[in-house]
Amino acid sequence: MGKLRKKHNWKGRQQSDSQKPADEGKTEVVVELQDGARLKGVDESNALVLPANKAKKKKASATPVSTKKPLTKKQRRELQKVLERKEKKAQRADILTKLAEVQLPESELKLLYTTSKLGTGDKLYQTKESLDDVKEGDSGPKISSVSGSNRKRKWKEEEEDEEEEQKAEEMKEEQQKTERDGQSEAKVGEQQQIQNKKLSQPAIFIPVDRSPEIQEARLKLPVLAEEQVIMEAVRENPCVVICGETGSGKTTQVPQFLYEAGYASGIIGITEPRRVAAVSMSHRVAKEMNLSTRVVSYQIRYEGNVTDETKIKFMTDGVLLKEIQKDFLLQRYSVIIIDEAHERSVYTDILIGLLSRIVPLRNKKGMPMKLLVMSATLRVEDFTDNQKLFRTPPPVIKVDARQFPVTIHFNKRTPLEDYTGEAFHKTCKIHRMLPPGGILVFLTGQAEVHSLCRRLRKKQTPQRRRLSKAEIYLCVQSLPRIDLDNYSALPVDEGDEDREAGIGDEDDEGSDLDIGDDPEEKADPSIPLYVLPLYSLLAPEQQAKVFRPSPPGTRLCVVATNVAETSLTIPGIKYVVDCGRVKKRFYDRVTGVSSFKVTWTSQASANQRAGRAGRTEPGHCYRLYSSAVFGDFSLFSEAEITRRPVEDLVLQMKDLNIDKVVNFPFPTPPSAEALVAAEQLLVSLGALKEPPRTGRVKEMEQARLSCPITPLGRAMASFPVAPRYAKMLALGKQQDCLPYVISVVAAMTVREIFVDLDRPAGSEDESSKLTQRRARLTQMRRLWAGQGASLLLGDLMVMLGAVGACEFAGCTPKFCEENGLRYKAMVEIRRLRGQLTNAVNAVCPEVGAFVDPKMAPPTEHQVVCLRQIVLAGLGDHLARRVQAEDILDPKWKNGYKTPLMDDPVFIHPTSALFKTLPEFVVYQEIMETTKMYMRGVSAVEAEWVPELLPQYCHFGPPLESPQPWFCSSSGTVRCHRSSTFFRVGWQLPAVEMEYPDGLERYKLFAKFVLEGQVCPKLKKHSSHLLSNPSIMLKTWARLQPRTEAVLGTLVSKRIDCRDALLSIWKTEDKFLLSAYCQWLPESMHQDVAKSWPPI
DNA sequence: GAGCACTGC
Repeated sequence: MGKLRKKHNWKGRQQSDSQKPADEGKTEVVVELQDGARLKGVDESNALVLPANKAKKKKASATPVSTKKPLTKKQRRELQKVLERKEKKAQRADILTKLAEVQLPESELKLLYTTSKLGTGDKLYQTKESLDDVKEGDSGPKISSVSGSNRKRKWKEEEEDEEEEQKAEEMKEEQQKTERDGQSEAKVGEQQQIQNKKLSQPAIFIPVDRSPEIQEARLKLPVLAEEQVIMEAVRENPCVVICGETGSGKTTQVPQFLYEAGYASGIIGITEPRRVAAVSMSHRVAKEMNLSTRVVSYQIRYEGNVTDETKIKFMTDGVLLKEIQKDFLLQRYSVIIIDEAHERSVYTDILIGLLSRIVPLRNKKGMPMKLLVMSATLRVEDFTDNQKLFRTPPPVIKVDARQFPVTIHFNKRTPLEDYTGEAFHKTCKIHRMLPPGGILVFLTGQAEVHSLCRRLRKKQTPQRRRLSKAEIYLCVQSLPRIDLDNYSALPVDEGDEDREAGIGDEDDEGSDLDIGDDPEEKADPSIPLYVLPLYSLLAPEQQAKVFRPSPPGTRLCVVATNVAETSLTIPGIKYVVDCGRVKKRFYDRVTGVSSFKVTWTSQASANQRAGRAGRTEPGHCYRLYSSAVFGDFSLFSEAEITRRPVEDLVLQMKDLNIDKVVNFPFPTPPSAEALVAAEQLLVSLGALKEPPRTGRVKEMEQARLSCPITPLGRAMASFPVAPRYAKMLALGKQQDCLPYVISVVAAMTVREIFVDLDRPAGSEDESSKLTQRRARLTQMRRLWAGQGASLLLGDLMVMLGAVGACEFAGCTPKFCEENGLRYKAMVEIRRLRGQLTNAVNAVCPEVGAFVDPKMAPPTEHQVVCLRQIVLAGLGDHLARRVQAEDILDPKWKNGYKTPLMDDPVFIHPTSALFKTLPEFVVYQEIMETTKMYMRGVSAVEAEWVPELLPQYCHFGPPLESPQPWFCSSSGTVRCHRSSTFFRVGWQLPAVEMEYPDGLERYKLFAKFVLEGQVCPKLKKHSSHLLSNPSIMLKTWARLQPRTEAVLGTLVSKRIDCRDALLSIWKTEDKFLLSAYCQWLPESMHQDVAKSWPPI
């Protein structure tokens, strides 16, 4: 087999039309239309799977930075001048301070402080000795310069780091081949020396012209007090960790410190986990520094305002990761700051891992770069005590936060069931008894939020003391512009109800609530409570309400999910009610099934929630659980990377030539199973090369976890979507399907494109409205799904129809509102379509894809093609309907079987295919609620499975009937084979395919050559043949020397298809002649020889 | 016959 495989590759290289690499053969997908018209294989018709036409990586600039050379006399003189200038400036500053009307720039103030140190050494800042977090040995008064023994020590350390850097080199090996050369080693030492010299230069100050107001506001920020310490640590260490709770001002100030200290020789890049943060921070910093947004800019997925002048760049973490794909060394950056690292988002984690290698690599190359990791919590051991990540632990600098004190009140008892009821009572009590101030309630989901909102609002219709109509009228009149739907007036006697309900220990809780900060300020229970829901999927205009001042004379009460914990900050909150739970998504690592479960939060998260009460004044947090329960919470939430599938991350890393993902320095590594599963999926999708199936067990296991990327994989990695969808994009060119594939992929990627109309209504009026909208949406879904052929594309057709219709109508909020679509989702889809279209064009310009707002619905053929493309991407998500006769247990009725699960899965009642129940379907995901439901279902035809997913099929031997035949268009031997689907053994229909590799194929090919089917010129001799060519296939064929002669000749050069034969005749024009002549009478030999080769 | 937290490319 080994030999034959080699031959196969050789053949691949010879294919005439190909620039494509040999392994492309594995990814070949032959798409057949229903009418039997055969589409070309992907690798022929679809240039998308060709090696990406990415721009070649730019070589590292040969003259990286000026700091590379040792200081010349001239430089020294200049330096001296700078120092003199500074001294003068400082003196001037001294005078200026006395002038009250002139505000000193911050930078000069610092100069003033440090003047006495000028000329005494390289340090402009004092080391803060008391700081125990700073790395031992780096503190203390002795380090007046990083010279002498100190420097040597550092030097040594860096040499020790060599090994680490070696690993980084490995990562980059292929990319770097051109950049590395023999001289580098010799230069390393020199460069390090230079680097150290650079460190001993006096600090540079770039003046910033801030307005006095901003200056004043800045001075109040705790982080400003630590500027010295931070900048000193940055100067002396390649990586620094800064810990500071929200409110310390680190996000806005640290970039400014760096800018002022002259680190903006390249760009100072700051990553944020959310788009809004990146945009708003960039604006704020630009304003504070009095610089244009051309200098302080941002870049997020679909937009940015970065220019050539940009010096400070805020971006989302994913953006930086994509940039690393383009330039591994991030040469345009001088500093990278990873903000909110404690959130442990997957991209943040990967960035830290990558940067831990990039930073030493940059320093080694004489292009120094700094890394700052900023975290709100002190849980930084994953970064600092991780030997794999940083050999020498980076120093940790603690920054105080300017937070107002928040008093925590624990419940005596912990309600295990009805925590929303408990939240209701607590909120009522706060409103009744405590001074003014907004209330923020944390619950777990939309349904809970709405239910509590309804309950709180309902209180506006007092039950004991009914307000007269006149009173209500007066109330409304005196408080104009209050939406009656959104507030409730709590009656004074509400507390009685509480007692009646028997919730909580009154005495105990009473003491909780007694803590009024200001005895002057009394609660006024007669004022209405202005109740607002808040969750991520809520329409933006509804969300915006929480940021506007609540109507005068009301108390704001926001009932929120976790969005309010990190993403959104609500002004004016004084009281927080925390139910102590979160709803989290869980993935079953074996089956891939998702589910949502409500669990306890972590201590860190609960503290973060509490902190929301102390933004503007001292606050209170009421925890609806006991302190003992809190004590049992985990300290921190787990890093996201350990809780989700990682195929997308693995593909990205393979694209960075990190083949051995297991060795990657993750702050917290994903589980081994998750990595194996990711690698397997990517191999099945053709994104990674298949690992060898033979060899030593240990080696095979290693190979399974270090499969290199394929050209298809590179193209897929350039599409910013999940690998399964990226595969669909890569196949999208066929039958002009690309615009549809792009739209479907965009729709599948954006979550929740339909509005949730299933929530219970609050009022009669709302209820009838909801019923109406539900009916309308159901009708539209049916319309979008279409009939007949298009219906079989199922839920994906509904998505495609919705996107098409919405775009056709101009993607207006009105259209979305009327048709049950989430406007925000549709806008995201629109932008994603644009981005994906560009990405596809970048890989394969000749397709010339564009976004057509008036996209016509796909034709029947196109729908079939789409279904096949979807199958190719979702091959591991195939399910088969349980046949009526197989239903032994009634729970299997209408159920589907999947390869990985024993239990049945079902088509969701809202699916377009709920009533169709096709035999085979693919699904986007399985979500477990009351049952296991498939989401995003599309029907597939059984015969497509072996053709499009051969990697998942076990093929039987070629069928005897119909007999194998020679296909004159492809020049290969073909046959029919039946197969079964992996693991589950589903019998699949026999399909036509190339005859499997092996001796039998040579025999058949020989037979077809003799018959004149391969070379028509030989046909005329067929009647003179001394034996019937069919004896090639007989078991006794070896007895005939002439069969052996032909077979042996073909096998010796691995010739079993026409292309191979034509190719060898180019170099050996007498190939096969003598063997062939053995089949003919001698009289003809001369004649045959004359016209040989017979082409 | 129905119950989905939150993000990023």
